[in-house]
Amino acid sequence: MSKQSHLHTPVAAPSTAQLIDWATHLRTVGLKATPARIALLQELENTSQPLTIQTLYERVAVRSAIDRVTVYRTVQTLVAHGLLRHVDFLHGHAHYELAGRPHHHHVVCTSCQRIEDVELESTCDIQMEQIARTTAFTVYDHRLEVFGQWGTCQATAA
Amino acid sequence: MSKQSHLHTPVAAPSTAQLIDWATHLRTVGLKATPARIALLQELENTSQPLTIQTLYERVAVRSAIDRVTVYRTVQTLVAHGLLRHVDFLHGHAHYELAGRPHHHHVVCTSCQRIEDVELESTCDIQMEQIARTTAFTVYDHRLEVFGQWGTCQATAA
DNA sequence: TTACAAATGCAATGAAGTTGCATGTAGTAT
DNA sequence: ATACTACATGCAACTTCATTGCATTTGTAA
Repeated sequence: MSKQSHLHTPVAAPSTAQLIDWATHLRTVGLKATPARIALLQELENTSQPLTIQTLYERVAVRSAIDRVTVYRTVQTLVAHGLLRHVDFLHGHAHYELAGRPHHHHVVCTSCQRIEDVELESTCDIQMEQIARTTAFTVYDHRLEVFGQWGTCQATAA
Repeated sequence: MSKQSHLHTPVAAPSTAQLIDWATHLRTVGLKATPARIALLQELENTSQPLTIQTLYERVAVRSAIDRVTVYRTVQTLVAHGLLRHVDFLHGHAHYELAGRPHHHHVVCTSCQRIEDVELESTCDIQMEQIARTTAFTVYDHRLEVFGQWGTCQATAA
């Protein structure tokens, strides 16, 4: 499930655990291990939801002092080096998640705005192949987002 | 292929044809038939690509005088009344397309940024059902975006 | 044709994201 | 341990995208 296979992590991790040695990982990809970078990576490690810049800023700022601009620049750097992945949704604002996870899709609740990951068996592949066949288009990647409501949200919204 | 099944449209329509009587259609949904609204709807009717506010503005402004703010407000109104649908992509800026088309997906070229529609047989339904089964989530809608390159773009980019 | 609600244009405002520059800090060499 | 250098950060100003308020114009129904 987690991608860093060289780490023997316990199966069910507490939500605030840091399973990955981000400092080392950053140096491995040629980046300095700064507090800002580590904080952002840890924050994203401890949630299964892709987060916006704003949310990342708010969550990290309560612990360590950090500037909003630094969040923008750090996220940019981490995306450029393949540590984060950029995704976005209907509301427009960019969201980011840890890269390197197994391929998955997003379930977006239209009530509570929460976004969660789901893993689907790859009927995807069938579709991708279909596109390649139908159009003169080479498929590199795809994104599937599903909109709806959680059971609890339906009850609330009713 | 075109969605307004009550109109017997010729199969291959010239790109600047206006197949739909938007003025009437607007009044039907309880909106005034203003030049701005008609112009935007016609513009979107004549392209198979979802467009940004900016692009819509530029294209309509060359014909009739229109304010950028009016484009924002008009698009908002048309979305609210179900005439347009809001979609967006990796680059962030909101795109809009005519609503009421048959369900389709988007092919996004990472070279030329062009976005086209594709219709896939609904292996989708299988996935949606799978989600509903796996999670406590009621699916209302979904969006699939495919990223890659056109044959011609690959040649150019190489 | 008249009257009224609604749409538009213009200007000002707000929010999201970027850039330039001075300062601070991680990593490296001494 | 210390000093050095390149790069990361904070701060302030700026650009771009989008929204709001208000006066004016326009579509539509009587």
